[in-house]
Amino acid sequence: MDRQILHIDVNNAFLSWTAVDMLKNGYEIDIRTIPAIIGGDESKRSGIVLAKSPVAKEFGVVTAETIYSAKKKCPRLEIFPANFKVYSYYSNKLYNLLLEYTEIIERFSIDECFLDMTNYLQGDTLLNKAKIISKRVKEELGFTVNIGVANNKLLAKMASDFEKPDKIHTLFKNEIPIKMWPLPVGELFMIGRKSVPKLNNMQIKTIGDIARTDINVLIKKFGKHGKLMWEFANGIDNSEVNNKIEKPKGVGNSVTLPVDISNKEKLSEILLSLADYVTYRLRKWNMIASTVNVQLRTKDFKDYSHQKKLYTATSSTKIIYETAKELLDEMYSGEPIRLVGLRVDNLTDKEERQITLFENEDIKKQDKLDKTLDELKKKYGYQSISRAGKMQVEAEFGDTSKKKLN
DNA sequence: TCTGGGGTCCTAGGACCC
DNA sequence: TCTGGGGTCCTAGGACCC
Repeated sequence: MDRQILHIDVNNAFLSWTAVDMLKNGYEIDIRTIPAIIGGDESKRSGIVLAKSPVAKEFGVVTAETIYSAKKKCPRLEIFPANFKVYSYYSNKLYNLLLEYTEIIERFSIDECFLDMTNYLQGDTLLNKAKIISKRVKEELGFTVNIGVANNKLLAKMASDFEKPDKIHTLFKNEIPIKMWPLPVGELFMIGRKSVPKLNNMQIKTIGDIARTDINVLIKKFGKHGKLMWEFANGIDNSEVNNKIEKPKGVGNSVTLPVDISNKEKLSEILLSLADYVTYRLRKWNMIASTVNVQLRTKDFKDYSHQKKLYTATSSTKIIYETAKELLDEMYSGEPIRLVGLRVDNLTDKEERQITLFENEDIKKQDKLDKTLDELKKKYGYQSISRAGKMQVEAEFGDTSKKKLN
């Protein structure tokens, strides 16, 4: 029997949720009705468009472009900052509403869910369930969604991406040739910026062209990814709606610096504050990591990274920071750096750690210190506990960004 | 002109072992 | 003088997603 799948996608999520939240707090204008975006901070060199209002879209503003370029297209553009607390609040509201319709929900991202309705239709049709959900979200939560209606996740996702906003689209097997095949290849899920020109060079322009291409030709050119492209173009996807909360496979943080930095001691200080936060998040999952990875981005956007496997998995700030510093030492040759990142991979649950020869008194002491600091962070918020180095770096950057604003 | 931050998965090459 | 091949682990980099 066919599975019955819905994909729910919040329209302009960050901007819609901000609008709803502002209205709730007495703000008189609905920012969905004016040229507006949610964006980063240009003075901190993170000035890109995260979400846009329909009016801004009419001016040609696109997601992920620079605010500078967006303002050129639309001088009256109003810019609002991102607020992830608000997003997570409305994301949970949506999730709780959807739970009334099925237990099998996969939270694909903060603003997207897959629902497996196969055993939850109660005599109704899948399309009708979508209509009920759409209406309830709009009336009760105050924002709109697109819903894709199909027999697998891929087709439901493709369908929800058709005409927006506030629309429901079906994409059943017999509709694939009419609704999906005429679209350009870049519209297919998992075909990104780099694959489009490669496909076009092979005279493959539409999703239908992919579907009609010999799968072996695609595999030869793209490897496993080629197989996936062919299957998706033909509407084939047997993956399950996964409603389990997955433990992370890695945890990382990175910062774009307000100014380029060429001083290794300063870069180390940044690594310390990143190590502090990354390991804090790691310990919150009660996990330990055995790979440490440092990423640098130069001022001309060249990325490089070095990583190191540890003998013993750990969540210790000290050990991870020291490893990160070693990696910085071996990879850094003095060029101006725009971004610094630190991530840990190969995570395992802390309980599974083997007691090794290295599990000595010193490590236990460090563990205890980390734990004590975590308790304080939990109690007073992350910002309250900060290392001297981190504060020093922030103080300096604070000055530079202020200078830029004046 | 300026270009975020958080992830997952894959590939290719080298080291090392049997 | 010429020189196997299979397997695993590690590293660096890249593609893709939201």
